[in-house]
Amino acid sequence: MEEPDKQLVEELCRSGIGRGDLVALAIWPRTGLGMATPTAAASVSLGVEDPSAVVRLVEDALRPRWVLWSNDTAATLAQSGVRIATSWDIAAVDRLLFGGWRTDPARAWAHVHDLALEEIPRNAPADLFGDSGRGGGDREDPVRPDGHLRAEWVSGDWRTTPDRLRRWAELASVVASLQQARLDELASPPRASFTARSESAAELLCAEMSIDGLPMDRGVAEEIVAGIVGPRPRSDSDAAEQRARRDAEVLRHAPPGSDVDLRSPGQVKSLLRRAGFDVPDTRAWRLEALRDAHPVIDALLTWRKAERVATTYGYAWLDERLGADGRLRGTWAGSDGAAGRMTASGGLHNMPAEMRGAVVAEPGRVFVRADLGQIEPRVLAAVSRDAAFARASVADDMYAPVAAQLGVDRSTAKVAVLGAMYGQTTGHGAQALRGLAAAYPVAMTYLEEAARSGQVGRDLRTYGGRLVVMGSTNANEVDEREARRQAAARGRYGRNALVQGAAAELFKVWAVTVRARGADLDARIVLCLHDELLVHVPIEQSDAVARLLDDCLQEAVRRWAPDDSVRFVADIGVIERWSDAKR
DNA sequence: TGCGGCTATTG
DNA sequence: CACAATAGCCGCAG
Repeated sequence: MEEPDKQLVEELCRSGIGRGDLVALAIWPRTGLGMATPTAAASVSLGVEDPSAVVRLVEDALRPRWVLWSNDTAATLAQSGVRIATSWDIAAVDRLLFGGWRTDPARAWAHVHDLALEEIPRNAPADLFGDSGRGGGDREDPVRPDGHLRAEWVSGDWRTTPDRLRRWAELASVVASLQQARLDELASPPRASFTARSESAAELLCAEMSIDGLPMDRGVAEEIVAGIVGPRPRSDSDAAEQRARRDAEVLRHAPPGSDVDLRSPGQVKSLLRRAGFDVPDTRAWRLEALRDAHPVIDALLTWRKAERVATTYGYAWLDERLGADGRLRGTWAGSDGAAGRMTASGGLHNMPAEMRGAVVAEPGRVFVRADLGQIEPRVLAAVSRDAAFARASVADDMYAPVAAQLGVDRSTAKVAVLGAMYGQTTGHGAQALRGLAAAYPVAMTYLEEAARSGQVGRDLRTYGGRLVVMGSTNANEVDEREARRQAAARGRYGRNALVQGAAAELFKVWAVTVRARGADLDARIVLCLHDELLVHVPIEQSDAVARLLDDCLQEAVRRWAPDDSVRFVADIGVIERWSDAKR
């Protein structure tokens, strides 16, 4: 380690920075870094070849809470093998405070300074004339005279010297302080602040999962694909031939003389009409009922399954996503646009169940898998503070006591509870729905109020403080029927967002607790799936990690829930491949 | 070339 | 078949 780095740490120690204190960080690979401390009102810059190594040094010595503009920085660090314990992720907190899915430093800056979002400077091409730059003022100052951040600073083009990185870190610490103040203004200050920290840690986890990838055995994966679509095509013409053969297998059952593109829903519909079936659409669940009525239906449904694998989860997918190191990679995002669930690209969240057999732990390791049982109704009981519904959560299967209470069978009770949370108002569950309203009025009123907010376009906040932005209908552009339909859709959306969103918050608290407590056991979370965790661990640690997952759930619930009246349960098992899970 | 509609997969 | 997501292909508008 170079001498200036040690001096830096000593300097930070002298300024009184300790565990958990905010230290803003801006880095540029092979250039250097800037740090700024809001409490000590001090900042430093350092030109170094390997800025991540400096971060590691400070992390080991002081373990501050790193203020990052976004998880891009966490990704840069993780790429260098540096894993920081805690952070304040400005982008994540911006989404929490102001809703929505996409953000950037300019937007977060504008939000906390009450600047008009429409006036945020757009990213302009480089100024060929070398004048003072767009927006006027001094280009060395990232803040324009009009108060907005300069586009070239936001895009990163300009943050390429240690001095500028220091300035960028100073601005990050300003934004973090203003965000903290905004969180304190909310109705539930301690909780929103808590959410900000757990959402920030979730961003660190996402950066790590994006880089680490999911263990997958290429040989097994290719065998599974081959079993569905045949061997890997040797050429484009070979691929076209295979495709034509698959199509022909369906078309030979079709009425003669029809030249049908099976990939075109319209043409499939007319094909079915010629075969004697008049259907409003050709979705699988609808055709399932007709499977035995005509051989073309069965052939078509089989074709659809193979076509899915061929186009989305086939050889091209493996070539693009599965690295030579046997890791399947996608990009993880900490919160989606609706209620704040994690998302993953690259098929990690919607991989067909058949492919799970290829998700195999590496030699010397196993997976510890856990999923939360009935997380949404339990979360509803907690956030609505419905004592009667909370009592039902004592059962391993929450629907059993609910069914007994309503005097219906379990499946009816389940449909009714899900219907209440999703906004279903018609069908078989309607009668049981009225029973729910009588038995659990607190929870059902909570849902009704959320639905009403959505209907009138009033924004909502989840239990953890996330803003759920509700659109509104422009009455001039649509007729009354359409306006009613949109209001009803927003009602269902709002109703569900409070449950799904709070569930996502609890899930992330659980996940980041496992991340923190599991580090010493070399336990790595490799997949998060809304209520399920897959943890890759050394075999000898598997029992310890299995216990840890439950301990962490109880710890997460203690910290997240308003009280201890709602029970949360996890099904935990040690497995070698993902498909071994019973579920 | 971009976008809505349809279809599939997952929780 | 309600809530959420990602993703591919088709058909149509520009």
